[in-house]
Amino acid sequence: MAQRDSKILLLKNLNAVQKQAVEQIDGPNLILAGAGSGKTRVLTHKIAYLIERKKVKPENILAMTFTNKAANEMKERISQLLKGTIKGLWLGTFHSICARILRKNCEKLGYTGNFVIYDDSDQLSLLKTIIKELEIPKDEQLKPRWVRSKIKNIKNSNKTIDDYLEGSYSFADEYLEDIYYKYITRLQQNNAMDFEDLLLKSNELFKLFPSVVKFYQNIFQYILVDEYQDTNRLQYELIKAMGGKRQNISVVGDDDQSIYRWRGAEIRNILDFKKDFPTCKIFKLEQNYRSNENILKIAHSIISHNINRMEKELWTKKESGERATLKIAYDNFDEANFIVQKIIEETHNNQRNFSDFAILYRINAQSRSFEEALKNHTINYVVIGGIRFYERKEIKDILAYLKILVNQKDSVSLKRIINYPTRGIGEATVTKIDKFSQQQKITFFQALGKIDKIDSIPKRKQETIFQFYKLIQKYIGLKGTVAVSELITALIENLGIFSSLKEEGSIESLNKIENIRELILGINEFIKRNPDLSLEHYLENVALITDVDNWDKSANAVSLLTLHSAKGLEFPVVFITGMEEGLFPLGRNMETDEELEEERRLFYVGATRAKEKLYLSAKKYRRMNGETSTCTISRFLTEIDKDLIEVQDLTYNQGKTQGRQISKPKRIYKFEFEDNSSPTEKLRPGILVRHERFGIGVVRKIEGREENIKANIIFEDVGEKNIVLKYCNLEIIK
DNA sequence: GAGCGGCCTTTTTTT
DNA sequence: AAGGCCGCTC
Repeated sequence: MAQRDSKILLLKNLNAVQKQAVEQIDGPNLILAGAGSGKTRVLTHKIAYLIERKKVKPENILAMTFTNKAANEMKERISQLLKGTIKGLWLGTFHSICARILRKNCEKLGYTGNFVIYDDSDQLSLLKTIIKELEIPKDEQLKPRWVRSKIKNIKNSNKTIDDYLEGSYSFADEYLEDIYYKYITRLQQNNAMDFEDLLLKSNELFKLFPSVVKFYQNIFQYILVDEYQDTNRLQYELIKAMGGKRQNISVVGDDDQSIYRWRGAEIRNILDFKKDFPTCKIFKLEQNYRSNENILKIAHSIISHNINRMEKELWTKKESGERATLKIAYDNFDEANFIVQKIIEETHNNQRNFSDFAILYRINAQSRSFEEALKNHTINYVVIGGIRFYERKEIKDILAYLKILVNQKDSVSLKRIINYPTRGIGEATVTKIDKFSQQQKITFFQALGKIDKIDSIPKRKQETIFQFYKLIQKYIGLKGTVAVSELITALIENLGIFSSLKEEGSIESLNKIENIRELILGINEFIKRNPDLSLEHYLENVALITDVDNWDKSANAVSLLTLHSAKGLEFPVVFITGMEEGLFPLGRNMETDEELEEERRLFYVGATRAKEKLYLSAKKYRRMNGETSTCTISRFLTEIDKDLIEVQDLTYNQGKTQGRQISKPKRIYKFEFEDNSSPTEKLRPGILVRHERFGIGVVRKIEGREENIKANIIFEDVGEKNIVLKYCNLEIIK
């Protein structure tokens, strides 16, 4: 009886194709799932089906996703289906699954289980040190960021540096090789892995140790992969290796939603799945349950122009819906005001909540003008992503202390905090210690313990450094005996972080205090929820988590996020903004077909996040550096079926430009107000002002109080800078 | 010489 | 918001 119930429950909410896809459990299978076609539903039902109907043990199932959010959602939905939490299921992001495997096995590769994970900024600071040490001539190309992206490419494609540089002997490449070798050695010395290493080292582990790979092949009887179109070479190889002889691999994906090529995703993985796994079965999910017909048609009329794609067209039983609106805006403020107006209109006319809206853009920095406009109209909003919590300076500083307590070899974190709070130890001193530690073949931390042997550092400074060393030693000792929450509270107290921030008294420093408090709460929460896990697990969790993962759906607020973060979410009304700017936000032309293709996919993904209504906006077609840029919007207009959208262009008048053409460069003028009229009341950021000579500008930032107020105002360039003015010279427009 | 603070410029997208 | 650069101070 119980079995019949669960059978009904498990399969009754599926359509015919979904059902087939769920029931096909053996061998490789590819589930092509268009946006909103029930991808997660199939995955979760399949896992539930395996456990409930096929009596597969949860610990024999591996499901890998791209985000923690997707993983959590799946976890939740599976336990709903099976009426109870499932223990032992391997469900997580590629990176977290790999981290788990590596924690257990990394000693075989010369690491210890307490290794730390370096994020992008840690990577960057390590590369800076290396570039400096190698005394590399200053070169446009050999900037740390350039090197980092090269290294990421090499690792993600699972190539050796030799393969990568084959046949290329440019000036920069020769140095790149030196940097690369030093970088990977240094990572290992620091007992640290970067994001790519999590995948790369797991793969290495499987290649080098047949017994290990056999062990995991035995465990992972069934493998499920989400967002397969965004896997890179390494992930592809991992999946293949883990699948072993059985090859019970179900991958779910949609080539039309591949938007991560820039970080190594290879669309060939999904396009060539049939070649890689000749016995595979293919299921196509084309019924869309999310959007109305009009939105699907818009998305399709764009994506169908792509060259490398499997033909498919989504359909829906829903009504056709309203036409989308394309607003050509005059500038940022016009664009933002249009959106605010529409939100107000929709909330009044259609009784929508603020949480029904999402504003999507390409880059996080674009959120500013929307934030200002929403703030001015007292509309609640949340920015998702952007400056991520764990990437804030004050948070990273505290985390660096914790990392050192866990892993003393981590010289990147150690250098970060050796002068935080300021102890008078600058770059020059750090370099001296670095040299010494390399001569002596000891770690940076060990060198601090022998600081009296470095003669070139004055005695007083040696004493300061030794105090720092003893401080760290003390907390390493405490770590084993005291609860983590007490440890961190004591540490922060000891460092006097709160008191010095309080002394500063600025809004920023108060914010920082709040953030650190939140961090402490978060740590305590984590420890409470996972009593058997330690500090290093917390740090791993922090390194792999993102803001979208913490996104709170219940708050009644407009969501602001990038198109990339919007993946997998859905909203009744979606605004896609900044469309004129193309793949490169600075208005550069899209140079290759590939770039254009990826741009279309982004738009498609953005469009299909909308359930009911879609608004598009673009700023006025403009000139950059004297040259005309190729705009996404003009391409868009040539490709889209005109019946599907309503174009609103109030900036054009009979084909001619009305008003001024906005040209680069703009310049920010700093005004200092000398009177005591306290203009901050009216002069808030986002307010438009008119100046008799400079024309119309917008306030970007206000600083200071009562006397000596400074305001940053953006005007077009009129050739002067930093002008001191009286408040009365500005007329406030709104 | 070293460190520090202020000012200016620049910012793709994410695990 | 944060890194780079410059000038000021100990």
